[in-house]
Parts: sequence; structure tokens; C-alpha cells
Amino acid sequence: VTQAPERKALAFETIDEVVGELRRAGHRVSTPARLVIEALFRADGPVSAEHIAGAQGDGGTPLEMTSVYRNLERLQQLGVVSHVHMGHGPGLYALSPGTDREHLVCDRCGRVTTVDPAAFDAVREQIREAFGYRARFSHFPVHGYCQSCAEQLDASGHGAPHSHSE
Amino acid sequence: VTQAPERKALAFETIDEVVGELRRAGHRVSTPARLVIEALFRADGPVSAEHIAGAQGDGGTPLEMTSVYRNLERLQQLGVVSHVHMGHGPGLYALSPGTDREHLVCDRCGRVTTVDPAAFDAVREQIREAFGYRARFSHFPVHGYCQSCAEQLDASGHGAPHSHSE
DNA sequence: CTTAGTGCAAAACATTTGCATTTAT
DNA sequence: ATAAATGCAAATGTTTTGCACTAAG
Repeated sequence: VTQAPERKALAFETIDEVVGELRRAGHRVSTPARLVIEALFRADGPVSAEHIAGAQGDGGTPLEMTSVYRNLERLQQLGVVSHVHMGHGPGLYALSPGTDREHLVCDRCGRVTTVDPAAFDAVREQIREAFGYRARFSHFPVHGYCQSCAEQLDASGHGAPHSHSE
Repeated sequence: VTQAPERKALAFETIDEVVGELRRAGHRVSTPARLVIEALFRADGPVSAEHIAGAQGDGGTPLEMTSVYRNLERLQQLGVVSHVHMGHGPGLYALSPGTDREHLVCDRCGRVTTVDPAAFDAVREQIREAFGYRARFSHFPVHGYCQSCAEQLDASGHGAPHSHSE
């Protein structure tokens, strides 16, 4: 299933690197800004703005949501951060190449399968050939039916009797 | 690029068919319910709840949003309707197999390319082989970079300098 | 008759905006 | 000193919920 990696867009490895990127772009680096960045580095996957607001290492005052959003926006503009949507919840933010986790969600049973991005290389390549697009399946999860649900549906005749509301 | 179709889940062709499906499931069919269904049949693509509320053929009172949502929910439960998300706007609803339009959106220039679902058959097949999933790329658009943006980014070195905020 | 479905008002939720104040530079 | 970024409050847009009332069966 797994293909050759070939990752390229170099990730930001340290907080200072990101801070530097901010300054290079003419931004100031305030305390909330730094805390947002720290939270992103501390996170082990995409996290919500809310999570970031409450996630200071020191147990200090939670960040203002406003400030979190403004910082995330700024960081996204710089390409340092990107966000994904899982289901209908809030957007989830992560340091840029960190969002590269592909999710397959079953519209019937709700099962979520997380796969290594490399597993999609062949698919991505095919899309590139067909449409010229460099697809990235990480912004939104890939929806569909998992094997067992697909089989059950095939058996039962009609279309999509249930749907996990998602 | 295009593969053999092999569509299967039979669509609902008439309003009465849908009404019948509702009753079969033990639901009553009120005037708002009927108007929502009519609006979906009248629509030529996925439409927002708001659109449906204001879209009666007769220029009567607009539907209650509440009622529209409740009916859409019910219809989704029955598999008659499904919804998709385009960008960060409201959910867009359509009669079930009607949402089968694949969208490629460029994260940089915002360009949206709509392609026939058949164009994705090869990709879908590959995913089926690799993960057992029957993928459906229509619930969320496929994100990525269009050819020209990808080329510009390749040229300029680093990761993702802009992003259309999406 | 019965109760599913409605209408209306209000809440919930994620996010954005305005503006006076703070603060990084 | 200057203007970027904050904090707070209020608005936005989408969807959900509570509840008394209406109407579909």
C-alpha cells in the first residue's frame, strides 16, 4: 500500500524558526503569538482554536479566542500553519506539513481510518496526470463507505439507508 | 482519463417517489416538507438551506429555516438527500446521487474545477484496492494546487506563501 | 383523536469585526 | 514614538433546541 515518500516542503522544526519567519514578514511577536506557536509545537496532531487557547504549558490565563484566531490566520498566510476539517466540528490547526495525515471516514458507520500520506501517492499522481492538480486530501477527510458497510449496502439493494448524520 | 461508469444506487426520480419513501418510513408529509422536496427537485445543483427556504415556486411565504433543516435532516436519514461542503460556506443539499459532482479547488488562487464523477473512477478504484473504501469525493471538495499555482510555488522555493484563506 | 411536525424565539457554536488600549519594535 | 497586536464586547452566519400549537394520519 505504501509508496515512495518524496516529501519536500521543508517543515519548521523549532519555535524560533517560526518566530523568525514572522519577523521576516514584518510582524511583531507578542506573548499570545508565542503561546499559540508553542501550543502548535506541543500538539501531537491538528488541534482546535479552543484547544490552543486553553493549552498553555504554564497554567496561566487562557488565551483570548480572538487572539488565537488572529494568530492562526497570520501563520496560515505565511504558510507555517494550515487547517483541516474533521466532520462538522471546529477547524483543526497544525504546523504545515503536520496536517498531512489522510483520513478516510465511513459515511455509514462513522469509522475513521487514518493513513500515511504516502499511501495516497499513487492516487495523487493519477490526479496530477488527469487534471494537473496537486491534490492534498488532508484539508477535508475523504468520505465514502468502508469495506464492510459497502458490502452490506450492496446486499440490501437500495442506496444509503442510514448515514451517520455527518 | 474516463473509466466505465457502473453507477448503481437508483435515484429518486419524482416527488411522489420521495413522498412515498417518507410515508413508508412512518413520516407525515406536511406542506413545508413537500416544499423542501420540490425545491430540491427544482434545483440544478446542491443548494443551501437558505436557498431552499426562499425557493418556493409559488411566491408564498418563505419557509422557516428550522423546518427546512428538520426536513433535510429527515431526508438525509432516509438516504434521499445528502449534503456537501464547498469551502467554508453553508452546507449544500441535493437529492442523493445528485451531489455526485467532484470539485477540485486550488488553495492558492481559489479556482474551482468541476469534473464529471467518471473522471475519478480510476482514482476511486485505486483507493478501493488500497483501503477497501468506496470513496466519494463529493462530500468535500478535493483541495490542492492547480497546475499553474503549483508551478509558481515550485519556482519560488519554500512551502505555501499565500493561501486563499480557505 | 394522536402525536409528528410546525412556527417562533432563543440558544449554541465557530468565527469575525470594531475600537480603545497595550506593547513590541 | 509608532503602528501592530491585543482584549473585550458585540456582531456574524449556520445550525440546533425548547415548547406551545397546528394539522396529517
